[in-house]
Amino acid sequence: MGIAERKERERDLQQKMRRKQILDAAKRLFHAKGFTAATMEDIAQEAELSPAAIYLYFKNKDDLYVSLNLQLLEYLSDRLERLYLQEGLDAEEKVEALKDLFYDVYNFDPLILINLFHLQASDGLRNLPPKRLSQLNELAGKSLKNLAGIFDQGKDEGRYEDYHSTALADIVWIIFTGAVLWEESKRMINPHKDYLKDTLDLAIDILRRGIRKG
Amino acid sequence: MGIAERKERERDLQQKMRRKQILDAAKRLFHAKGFTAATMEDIAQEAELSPAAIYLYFKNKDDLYVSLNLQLLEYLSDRLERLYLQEGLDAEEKVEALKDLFYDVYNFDPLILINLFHLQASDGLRNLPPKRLSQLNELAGKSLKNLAGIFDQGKDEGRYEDYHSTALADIVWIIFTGAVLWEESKRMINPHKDYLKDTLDLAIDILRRGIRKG
DNA sequence: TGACATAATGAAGAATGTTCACTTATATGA
DNA sequence: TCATATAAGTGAACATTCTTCATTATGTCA
Repeated sequence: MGIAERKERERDLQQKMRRKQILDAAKRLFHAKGFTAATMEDIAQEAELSPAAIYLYFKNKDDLYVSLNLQLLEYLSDRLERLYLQEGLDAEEKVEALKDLFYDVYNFDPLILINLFHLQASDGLRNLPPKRLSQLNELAGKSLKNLAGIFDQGKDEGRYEDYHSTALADIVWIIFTGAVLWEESKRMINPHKDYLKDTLDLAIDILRRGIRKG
Repeated sequence: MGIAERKERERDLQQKMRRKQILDAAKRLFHAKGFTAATMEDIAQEAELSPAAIYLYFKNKDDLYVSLNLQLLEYLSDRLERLYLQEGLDAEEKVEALKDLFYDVYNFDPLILINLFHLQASDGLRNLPPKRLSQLNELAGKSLKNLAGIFDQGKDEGRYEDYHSTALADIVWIIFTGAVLWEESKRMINPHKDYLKDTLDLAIDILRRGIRKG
């Protein structure tokens, strides 16, 4: 059985690599052309495969697109968890750290991030395999839980008013997503300016002042 | 020439009505099925026309879609302007009134509003006739200017800290758009809950506390 | 080597946005 | 009233592109 297992491991690895190869190609193409303009043909060519082969690894174009976004959401979720669990920082410092965290995540992959937020309200979610949807929900849920945890810490430390921490987490998420989208939108008119860092910083400062005790 | 002019007026009116008829049909269909699932065929049938006829009044599907959104943005823009200009209200009361204003606008047409925000950074903007793009920019710009005016009033009244009012207007816009999108996203999991009003109210309260002097 | 499983493909299918030559309806003017 | 010009509207065809499926190549094991 050792041999059969090894075979299976090797096969799995092979499949994972092919999957990644397709994801990388898709990433490049979506970046270059946007979701609709990038055809499955394009992506297949970039991945040096036939279009049909992609369907062996992804259910459809939406699935491919969301799978890309999941990679990024995972990165964000990890960063948030590490921040939440970090020893030796008070809540005030953790909220301060959110500024850089969000900006880092944005820079990690701005276009995919924009796509991810787009997805929040697009029809694209309807054609997804259930597995993807639950992955998406799980990661978003984990992110919000960690955000809420930071505010709970602040309440425990007696720094913040007694707002519902889940609601506060929602508001932070809303600010982040809204800011990225709005920034992108403004960039269509003025391509070179980058207000995102400033806007995010200001919004978080105001939020912090707004929930502080006294 | 009086006759020629009357003829032209009548012709223009006729065209406007047909346009509206198509827009109304499109609205119903986009509501029922979403942007991609609602076909031009569907819309044409609902409007009791052939698909080709739609192209006499709109450049393409994106144009039709954005034209719908413009109607709503106009409504929002008007409401904001009236609030800004309203006599006898201090800035604090005007900010308070924003809560209901946004919620009203949302209820005026939730799905189209979602589409509008969705549009902010989508590929859909690239296929538009330039006229539509400038209409979009003009209305968004006017809305933001009125928002900023409210914060300026607050500064003049000595209530608010000296934050850049344009930046504050951006943040309010961000909160509104982000909240609507996030709400919609959550509704895919829990279709019956409606947290939007609560979330918006809380966000605006916190914002107001955060910029208040002292 | 030959049978079998797996991976991949080319070509066809299906859906749909868009265009265009043509028809119908309407208005104009002698 | 009738011929004609203009505008509005249509049906059919086009073009693109996602997706599927029968078939072929590739590698594996007995």
